[in-house]
Amino acid sequence: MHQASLIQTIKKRREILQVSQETLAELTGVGLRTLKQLESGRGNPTLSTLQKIADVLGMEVCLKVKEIHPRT
Amino acid sequence: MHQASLIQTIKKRREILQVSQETLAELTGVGLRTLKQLESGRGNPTLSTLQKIADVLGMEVCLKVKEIHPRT
DNA sequence: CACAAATGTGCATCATAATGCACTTATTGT
DNA sequence: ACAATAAGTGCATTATGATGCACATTTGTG
Repeated sequence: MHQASLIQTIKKRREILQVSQETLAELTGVGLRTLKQLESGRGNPTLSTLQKIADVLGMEVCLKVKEIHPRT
Repeated sequence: MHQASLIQTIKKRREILQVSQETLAELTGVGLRTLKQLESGRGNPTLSTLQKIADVLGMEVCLKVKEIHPRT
């Protein structure tokens, strides 16, 4: 999962939950400016920031061993 | 997965692969000092740094919906 | 369209992540 | 024990993430 898709996942999830960036900012304690920046693609959040957001959205950051892509 | 355990996962994985911090630094392009800092617990890496490391270790950063902890 | 709510962006500031260097402190192997 | 390799730490610097404010742009709804 590359950076962009992680961010997309966050954004999609927020939209599904129908939470505005503003509300999410309040719930997570992450600055609104930071969220805006992130979702608009200009972001390289710290793990801490990412976790705060994921947490409130009912998700969690994890590491998994990469799948080997079987040919077809 | 909280911050500490993510870091632990990284460290464990590196050890299992028998790669030294120094080698990992070279392979990932992440500074040795940064890796040391991270693994010794003083870290709040950026997503980018985390991904570089995970990638080389054959892992990937992902987001997953939290499980509901069933009572018992 | 017109208005309102939600988003995106420029600018400036503060905090801190990333990094190198040198040195200390384990760990490991013989 | 000793040597060699790896890991941890203090200090200093640079790059950039986090943040607020004000304003522009987009989106959604009647």
